[in-house]
Amino acid sequence: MDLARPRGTEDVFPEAAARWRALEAVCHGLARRYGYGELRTPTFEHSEVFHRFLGDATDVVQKETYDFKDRGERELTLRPEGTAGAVRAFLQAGLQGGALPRKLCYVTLSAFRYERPQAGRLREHHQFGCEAFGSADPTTDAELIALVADLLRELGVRDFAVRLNSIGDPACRPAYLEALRDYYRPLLPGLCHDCQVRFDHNPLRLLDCKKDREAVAGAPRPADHLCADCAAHFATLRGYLDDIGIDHTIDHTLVRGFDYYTRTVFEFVSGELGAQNSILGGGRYDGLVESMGGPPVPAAGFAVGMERLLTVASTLAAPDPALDVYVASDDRREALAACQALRRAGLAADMDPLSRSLRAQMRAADRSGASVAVIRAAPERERGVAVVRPLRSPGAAQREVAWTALLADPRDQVGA
RNA sequence: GUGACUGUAGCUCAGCUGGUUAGAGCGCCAGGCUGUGGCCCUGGAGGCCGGGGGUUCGAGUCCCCUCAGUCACCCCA
Repeated sequence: MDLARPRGTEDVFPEAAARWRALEAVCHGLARRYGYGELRTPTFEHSEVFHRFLGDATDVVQKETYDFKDRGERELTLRPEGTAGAVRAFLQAGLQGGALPRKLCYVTLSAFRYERPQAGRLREHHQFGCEAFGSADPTTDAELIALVADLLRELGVRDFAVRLNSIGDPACRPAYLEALRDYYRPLLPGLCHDCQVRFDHNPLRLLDCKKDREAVAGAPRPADHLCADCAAHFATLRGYLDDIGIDHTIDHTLVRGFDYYTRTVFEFVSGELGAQNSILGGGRYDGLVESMGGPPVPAAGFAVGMERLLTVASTLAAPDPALDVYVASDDRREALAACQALRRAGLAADMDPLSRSLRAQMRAADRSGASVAVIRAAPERERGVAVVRPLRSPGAAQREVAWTALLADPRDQVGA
């Protein structure tokens, strides 16, 4: 097989696609209930949209993006996530000058990262995400978390947990990072290589280390070093979550991968998922819009991995619309005419284009899920009729209808 | 980018220590049960044994390289 699909990508055939459509319907329904309107942005953006504003220290930008030049020598990048493009679109449309808050969502947004494929991880995956621009209020953080909790409940995901943290803002984070560095400086020689690098480039990620557990356990906690405003924001958010009945735990080591987060960060994890157990990540990014050249517009959002959602969802039984009618005939011209009459009447009809035996056609009819088979061969032709045979109701007997009536009035003749 | 395991018919897999025409189940096609699906029976088609190189009288079986899949690290959704 020399024409294989690229590594880390998937083909979705109709059986599986039905689950996707069901999932998409759930996502759209929730977004609507929470007041988020759909935003569709390009699959690729100018590279600097991601490189400059997602944070150069993030691994995703450093080594995982698909970068290319087009024939006009423009430097472009396939989007590795949805937020940067949403912010870009928000600014380009001048929405910051319009009515705020502006709440936008995206469904089945394709995202590309050059990574080694693994359970729950692809090079092209899809996200459902929501972004709320223009509100710094904790009710916005709370509603985003609630939306996801509702989503998981609706999908029948049993085993999930909400992890929450606050990592401060430009007012209090510098002091915290100093405290963190002071704590780590003497420990540094004994730590892993990654941590040594993080110490200089991205100290917050030190908390993320899975190897140097003891060091992390004794480290100063972000939530203990918040300024008054951040602390109040965090406390209010937790109160709101309690009010609306969302269980959550504070994870003092939760910092998230992208640099743009401020204050609230959250993550939903599932025990059903394997090593890549994060279903969703999100948080507040009050500085991002401004850093992308806009006015200071606070914002918050999340993104869920839809493939991961699909593996943990239990309520998405695939209700793939079965065929309504299968036309079995030894004459393709007649079969086509009957199918067209049925199709134009709004029914799902199909036939056998391969001139197989009546027996084979009946088997195909059975497999197709059609509720009725129309049979038309020599004996029927002599009498100017067709047989209408029910396939799904054991008791029902087959009957004959006039061929001309079937073509003229297919719905009634077939009993649909 | 690192590591482990795997790669034989459309699908799921057998093929012992290298040895004659590579097998099974399911699926598919044709036929039988007297034009009509599901059950049963008979027959049939279908395999550069992932690809390349090597060792050997001889390789699906051993060695090397490569590609792909799976899982883990890293990171993230």
